[in-house]
Amino acid sequence: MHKYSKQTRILVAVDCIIFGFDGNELKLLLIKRGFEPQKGHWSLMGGFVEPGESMDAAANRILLKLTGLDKVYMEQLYAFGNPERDPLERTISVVYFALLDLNKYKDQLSDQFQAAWFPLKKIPKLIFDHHDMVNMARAKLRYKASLHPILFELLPEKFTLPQLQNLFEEVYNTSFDKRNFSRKILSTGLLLKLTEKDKDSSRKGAFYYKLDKKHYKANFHNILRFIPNPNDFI
Amino acid sequence: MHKYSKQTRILVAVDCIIFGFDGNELKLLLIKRGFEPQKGHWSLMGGFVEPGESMDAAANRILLKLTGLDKVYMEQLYAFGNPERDPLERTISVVYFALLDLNKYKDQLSDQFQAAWFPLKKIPKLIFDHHDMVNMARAKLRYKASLHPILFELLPEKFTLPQLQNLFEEVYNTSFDKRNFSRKILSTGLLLKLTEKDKDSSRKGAFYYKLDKKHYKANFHNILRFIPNPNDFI
DNA sequence: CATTATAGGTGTCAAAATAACACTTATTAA
DNA sequence: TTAATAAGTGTTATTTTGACACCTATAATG
Repeated sequence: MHKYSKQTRILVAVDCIIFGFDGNELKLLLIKRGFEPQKGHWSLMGGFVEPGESMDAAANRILLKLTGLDKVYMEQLYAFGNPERDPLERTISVVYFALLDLNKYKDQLSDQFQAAWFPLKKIPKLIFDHHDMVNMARAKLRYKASLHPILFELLPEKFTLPQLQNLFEEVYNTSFDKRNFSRKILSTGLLLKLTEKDKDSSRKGAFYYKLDKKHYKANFHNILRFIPNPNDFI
Repeated sequence: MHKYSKQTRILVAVDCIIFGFDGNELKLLLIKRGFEPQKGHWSLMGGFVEPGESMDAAANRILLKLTGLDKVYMEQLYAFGNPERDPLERTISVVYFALLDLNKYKDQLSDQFQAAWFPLKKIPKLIFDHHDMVNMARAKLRYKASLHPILFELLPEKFTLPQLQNLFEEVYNTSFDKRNFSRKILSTGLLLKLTEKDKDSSRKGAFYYKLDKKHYKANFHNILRFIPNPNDFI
């Protein structure tokens, strides 16, 4: 079993930063930690990596446990390895972040974990170095979303341009000119206009769009300039 | 010591992908593995994370052992955690990549590890999943260098515009128009023109430049478009 | 039924950035 | 003196950008 006999084995955890958009605000899914140390404090959803389980598998297992769903956009963010980060025992945490449409998962959160959505502006005190993780994830989200069409993962399948712009404005904490915004977004060819309108948020109604999946996948890695000067908004 | 008593502890390694530029080619520093399994095969420089040591500290220790130097540009790339990746025992590897001026370190490589530089086009067979690591690092280098002035880390303190262009062309395996290239690079304000010329590579000689360190640090995170369509070159 | 309030949707223009393109210059070796 | 070589530079047409203001569709109101 232990073939590299002289080496020290270390606890490895996975923590998930789960971003959700409710159509208005960008939020984070947090849980009340169920065991010591720091039992009862707010925390990212995490767990230890099990034998025979890859990092991705661990992250997906944890996400499934919390939200009840898989097939959510998720990517590895960073490995946090400060030896003091967990005061009880040295633990390395490999952090993932996920993006999802909050409304889709609202009613199926596992009660077991006392999970709750918090607006990014009102994050409670978190355990350990979880604030550092969240900050890095926010920076990464902004960075990546300024270049790649990643924010669609936070929206429902059908969405309107005002909703999309609202999401961008929420992420970058600024506002954009709607004429320039729609020109830039539509020029990517990623969106298909539907005939149906959303009549909930205005009298006139706003046309729904959906992603042109084929185009989306093909162009996902292309570098687009969604945000003029992303660093102005950090 | 083991407070989370029911959890499995795992071996954690750090592997370093060390890119070096010799003025002509982009190369990778590899070693002959000194222990089983796969003893004698080419490998990235790596080692196990020690108790009380952070990930960054482990990566720097490993780099120091191999090249004899610290203060080299290095960043974390990804945590590789496929449970089968090391056939002897499950090991998670947190991978870092470093950029350095190959000529600066040429003569001080530790003999102990039988280290050698390999052009990226002629990488030998590597152990485990080290090829995946290298491929991810190359993609990351291209991605990042298309947006940020990161390639200067591969050059000596004084360098000429033709040398810099040559490096970009090596990284992207293409060629650029030198008029447009120099316009774009100089427009960043990152470079200071020196009065001295490099007379080695031409009769006329090419002016040396150096980084304007202050400007470099202030603008490092800004997104610049060094490469028109980076994805065309992947 | 006419009016009003509201958010959605669209076009122009000047400025800036880009990509394509070719000639002159400095220097050394012959 | 000449020839060879790589360095260095400027123009133009096209595209992209950012700033800006008005009209439209609809539901609610009186």
